Amino acid sequence: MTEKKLQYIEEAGMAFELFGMTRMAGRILGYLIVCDKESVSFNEIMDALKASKGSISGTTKQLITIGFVEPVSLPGDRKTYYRISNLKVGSILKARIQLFLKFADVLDKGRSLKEKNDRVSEWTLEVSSFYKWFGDEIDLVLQKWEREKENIIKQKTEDNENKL
Amino acid sequence: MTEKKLQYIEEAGMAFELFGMTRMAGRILGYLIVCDKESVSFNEIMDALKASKGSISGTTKQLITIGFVEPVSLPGDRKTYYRISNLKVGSILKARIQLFLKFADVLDKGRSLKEKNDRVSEWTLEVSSFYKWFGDEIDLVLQKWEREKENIIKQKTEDNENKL
DNA sequence: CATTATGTTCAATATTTACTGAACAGAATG
DNA sequence: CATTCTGTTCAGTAAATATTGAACATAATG
Repeated sequence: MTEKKLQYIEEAGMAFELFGMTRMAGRILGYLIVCDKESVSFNEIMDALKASKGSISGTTKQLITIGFVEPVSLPGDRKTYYRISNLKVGSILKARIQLFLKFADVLDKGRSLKEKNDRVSEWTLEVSSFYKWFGDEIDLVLQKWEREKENIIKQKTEDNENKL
Repeated sequence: MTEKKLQYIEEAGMAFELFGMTRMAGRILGYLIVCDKESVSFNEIMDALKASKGSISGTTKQLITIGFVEPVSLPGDRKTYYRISNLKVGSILKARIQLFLKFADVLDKGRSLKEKNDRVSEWTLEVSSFYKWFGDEIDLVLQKWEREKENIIKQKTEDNENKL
């Protein structure tokens, strides 16, 4: 593993902390992204990240649960291997939107406890309504992405080539 | 403050932790939502939440910085009062989307460090492209909301009345 | 100018959370 | 069945973060 890649892995760790994930989870994802292997074993991860067995065990489980990583089994090999899963963009986004719906519920509950119908209750009503509406609207957005993505990605690839 | 409201304030504290905010920030917002006053003083917040001066001071500042709370000054009164600000739904959402753009950057950087063009680099390219596209697309979604919100909120209000 | 009111700052403490490492369990191998 | 390999569990520790509380700054009041 090159110095640059090791450095990237730490950056990924920090970045994923912003999403409420642990630094170790970010490191593992970062490693799986840059390692240039189809899949890697438990011990490879441990060695690459210089972390404890317990930490790798717990964190890979977490990553599998939320769907970013998937375990791979190979014939004639008792080890489990791990790789980045082909998680759909929609499902990553939708998981995040669940948080907004929770937020909307809290606002609604707050409004129901008020004795007055005032500026604040109008605000909580609008914000809550928006997030609930948005939760449905997102499906339309994702459909649009499916229609347009081929062109958008091709364009992006060409842009990168022009930069060289 | 009724028992139910005090309980709600704690719930709000927990809920806002899910957003990476502190529990105290959630409590303050919860209190401002249910207190049924136009604005409340520093000491009212302190007493209602039974928290320290330092904590209220620091947390109100945070909430003001991110725009959820605004300070209010009243004539003939040297105290500062605080209230929920009329933060636009769009700005709350857009702040969150910044995180996704950061996520996309990390994926791009990871791809640039790879020696192979493989399944993983295709995945990071697609996910990153999506979030960058989505960052622009969101403006269209917000425009649609502005056009439709009046009807949607009216509908929601009627639904609530029918439940009674 | 002394006193009171309002809030800020920051070092100390409490609390939460992540991580380690050693003991353990189960499954494959010889 | 003993041994090795692979991974899990969990108590203890380390590290990060939130909260307190006392000292301090500033501005208003008498």
